Amino acid sequence: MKASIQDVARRAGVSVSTVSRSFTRPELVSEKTREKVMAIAETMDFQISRSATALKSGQSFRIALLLSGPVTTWFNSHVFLGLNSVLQQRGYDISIYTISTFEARKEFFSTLPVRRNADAVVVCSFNIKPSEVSRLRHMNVPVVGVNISDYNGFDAGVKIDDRESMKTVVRHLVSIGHRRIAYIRTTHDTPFTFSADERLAGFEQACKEAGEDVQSTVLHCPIIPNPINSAVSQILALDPTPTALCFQTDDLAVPVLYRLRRYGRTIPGDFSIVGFDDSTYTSAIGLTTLHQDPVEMGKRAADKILDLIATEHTDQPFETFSTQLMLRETTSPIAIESED
Amino acid sequence: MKASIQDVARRAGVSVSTVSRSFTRPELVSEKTREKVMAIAETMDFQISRSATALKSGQSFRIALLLSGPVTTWFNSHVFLGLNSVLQQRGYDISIYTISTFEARKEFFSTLPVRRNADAVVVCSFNIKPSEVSRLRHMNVPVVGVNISDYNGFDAGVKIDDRESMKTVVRHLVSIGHRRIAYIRTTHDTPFTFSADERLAGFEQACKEAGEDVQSTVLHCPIIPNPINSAVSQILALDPTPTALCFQTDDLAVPVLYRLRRYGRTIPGDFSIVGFDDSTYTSAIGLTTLHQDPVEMGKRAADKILDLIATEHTDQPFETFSTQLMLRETTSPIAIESED
DNA sequence: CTGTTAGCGCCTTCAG
DNA sequence: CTGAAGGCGCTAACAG
Repeated sequence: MKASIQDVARRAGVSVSTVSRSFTRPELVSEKTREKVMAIAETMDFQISRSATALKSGQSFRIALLLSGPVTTWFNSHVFLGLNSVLQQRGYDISIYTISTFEARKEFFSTLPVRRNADAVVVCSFNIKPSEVSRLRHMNVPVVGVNISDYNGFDAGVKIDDRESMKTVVRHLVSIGHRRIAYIRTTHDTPFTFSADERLAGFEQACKEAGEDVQSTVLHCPIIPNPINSAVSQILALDPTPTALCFQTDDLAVPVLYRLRRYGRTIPGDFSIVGFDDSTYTSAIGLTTLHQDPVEMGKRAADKILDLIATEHTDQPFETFSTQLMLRETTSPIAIESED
Repeated sequence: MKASIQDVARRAGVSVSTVSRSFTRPELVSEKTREKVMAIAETMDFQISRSATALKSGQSFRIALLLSGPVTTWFNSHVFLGLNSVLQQRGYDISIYTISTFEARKEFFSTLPVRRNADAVVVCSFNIKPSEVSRLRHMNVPVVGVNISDYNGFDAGVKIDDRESMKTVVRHLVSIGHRRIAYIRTTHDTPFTFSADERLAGFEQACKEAGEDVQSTVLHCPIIPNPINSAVSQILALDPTPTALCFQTDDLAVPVLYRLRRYGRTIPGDFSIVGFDDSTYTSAIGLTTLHQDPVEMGKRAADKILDLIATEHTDQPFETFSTQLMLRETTSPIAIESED
């Protein structure tokens, strides 16, 4: 049914090597021969089989992407897009492994289902234990992290400085007069900690550094059943009322902002609000937020992976991406209260 | 370095077939032998190579997913999630091909880069020409559509009834008294038409069927540079002002809703607003919208693909999923004007 | 229930 | 520049 490389060779009156080279090392074949081969391959609907190439080369041409949640989140899908945009062209597919429960975690790292079937492993946005890192290393392929707190044992990694970024947010709010600031985070029943947890640490540190007159509060909002409800009700119940709200992510900030306005609060009048991510449509909405670029991070991670696969080395294996506070319409200055 | 099936066989004192069978057809191996083999495989870090399995079986264990835009959109990422959740367990990876320009379209269908390297092709949410369908058929693998208008030439497909769904939206608005209704859609410089275009057709048809006193308008908002701006300015400029706004997608509705409120309009007081998709957080925001479930569609599409690969047949190859209008806070009845 | 063996389709020396 | 040939790791007869 499908033409093999043999068939093409026969039909073109050349050897299989020549057909093979015409596809993979065209510079080694005379132009005339190559053109003839390619033309015949075209009519016979022939293409090099990636499975055969993979087998022959000993590579799997798959990259394992480990996620702790659905690929549909803003961050995950954009990292995936970045990785894929680079890797796909080079013949790699991405196999996604979602590890969202304690059992799945244990199962994954004990059985290591990707063993021998991935040319690299990417751990995206959650922290794993040293023992788990060494299990991954056991696979003898590059282990690369995206937004991982601790790169110990990793061959490469890309990240933003979550802690410092959140400190930037707080410093800005303080600089425009805010003194009562709340941090709103989600909590879930997850087996992992996340680099986003660093944001909270940054928040607390920055508030402390800002001096004694800055009052900070942290609100914990369980994902189940509904973090938005939890956030809105806790915010409204706070006494004294904060003047500024820092959110762990835009995904949380946007709906809460909505709901607060529905409850008659003005933004930025009653509350200044700052998100985190600069995700889709936050600019349209006018949300002040901390910008990061997960697509670019994915691309750079992919570059490093390709380097590591090719040469077991990559310049600058660990890279920290800059972020920027996008000042928009949900924040405004407050008159600094005069001291008595 | 890496242990092969031979090494395991040798170490276990059995033949390679026995090792192979222990992994792929355990029921054909005595429990005792199998346990021994698996234990040794474990210590040697052995796993069946998917590339070798693929080569041997003649399958590629890859499914090509054709998209017309980034995988990060709500619809695309959720379909991908659904497909992947079923296919991954069965050993398939998904290769994403994004075709977003006229040149890319021509290039893709003329060179068919996936030829012989995919066991099925999924066309997700854009329409291709009959000649392009037949090019895909040329690959001799199942061709499956997700939200495709015309299934001619496809082996299977899943979809919602976009036209009828939008008619439901309009009928509801009319039934609660609205008589001046605008439809807001995006336009882009894309080589394709989309099943979402059916929504517009449904809108126009339903308005017509609703009678002469229903006035409808269609606003076209170019994606570049900014569809939200375009939508907001056009809506505010309409005279007479519509009382209800139907949006092609939630992604468009949500920011526009935001901005309209910022411009002092009340929702649903001045405008009733209906979205389309029921995407993430629209329930938190209280957006009335048309619910669809792309994850489920992806899963069902994957089931059909597996059937088709296994038996060249699937029961009920074409499936239309039901949708539901989610009545929330952005719509309200209007007093029906008495006729003079 | 287990072993032997012939390829699956390609790539890569090595010769010419 | 081109051809011949071994073998990548596994699976599926077939034989026992």
